[in-house]
Amino acid sequence: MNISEAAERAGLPTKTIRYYEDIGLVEPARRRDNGYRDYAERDVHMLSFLSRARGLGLSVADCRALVALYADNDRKSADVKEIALNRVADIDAKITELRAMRATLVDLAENCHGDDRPDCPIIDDLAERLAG
Amino acid sequence: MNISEAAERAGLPTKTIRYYEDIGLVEPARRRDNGYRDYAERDVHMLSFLSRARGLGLSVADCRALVALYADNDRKSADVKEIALNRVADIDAKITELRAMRATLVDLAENCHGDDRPDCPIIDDLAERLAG
DNA sequence: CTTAACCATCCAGTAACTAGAAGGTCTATA
DNA sequence: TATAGACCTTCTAGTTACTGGATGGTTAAG
Repeated sequence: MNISEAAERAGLPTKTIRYYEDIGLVEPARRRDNGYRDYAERDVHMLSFLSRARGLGLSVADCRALVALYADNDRKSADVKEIALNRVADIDAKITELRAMRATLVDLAENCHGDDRPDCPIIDDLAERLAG
Repeated sequence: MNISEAAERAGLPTKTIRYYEDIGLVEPARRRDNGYRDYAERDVHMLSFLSRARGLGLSVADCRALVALYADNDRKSADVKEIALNRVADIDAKITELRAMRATLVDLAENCHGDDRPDCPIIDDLAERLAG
């Protein structure tokens, strides 16, 4: 099948598939006589795997490791689990950070009357927190 | 004062300060006879303002708007508030997304025994969710 | 006088694509 | 057979917000 069908079935843009090939995340696709890439079910399967892994926020580096583990029949499930749990830890850290930002922004916004007047505690706070 | 002192007081790397000048986020600094940038309190104040705004996750584009509003004595506080609240909405969306990812990863990891055996539901799920 | 710590500019690289240009190929229809 | 349109190819460059490094000038201390 052509790249666009593979793309649709894997849930990835064609550009992304070519990019994954470029960076060696997937094997170069077979080519037809006309130079077009030709995909089989197996390829779509791998691309779907990557699509889903990326959708879970795993980095391309993580995906590279997962692809290797996927292909390795002697893999240790612990290695796979570690990648997942590391990502959970990253997410927890990110959520904590975002919550702190959110709280500050909400606090600032709540004290801003938000009308036509220039007086604004958001500006004041950003400007004076270090100066004050 | 030299750029490194300004940097330390604003809480930004010198590279970042030069970068902000490059992209026009701050006015080009005054130069001394030797070509060195020379910063005054006012400049440090503005850089601190930016440091704090960026620390709250506001984009450089947002910062650009804030700098303009900061300088505008006729600003409407509503415009400032809108930037803050838009960012809150972004954060909420991001947190929701991260929570969903986290739940899926934790669910997968919980079902993985994580030992020396290759059998791994994380790999299986990523591989078969679309195929199965 | 030398050495170390500054400063300057410029180029390249990061993550992971994405947009667009220039051009070849295939398919359907008039 | 011509042609339109939807494919496909490669290539370059842009995105975000810096960051690292090379190269070379300047300054302050000992």
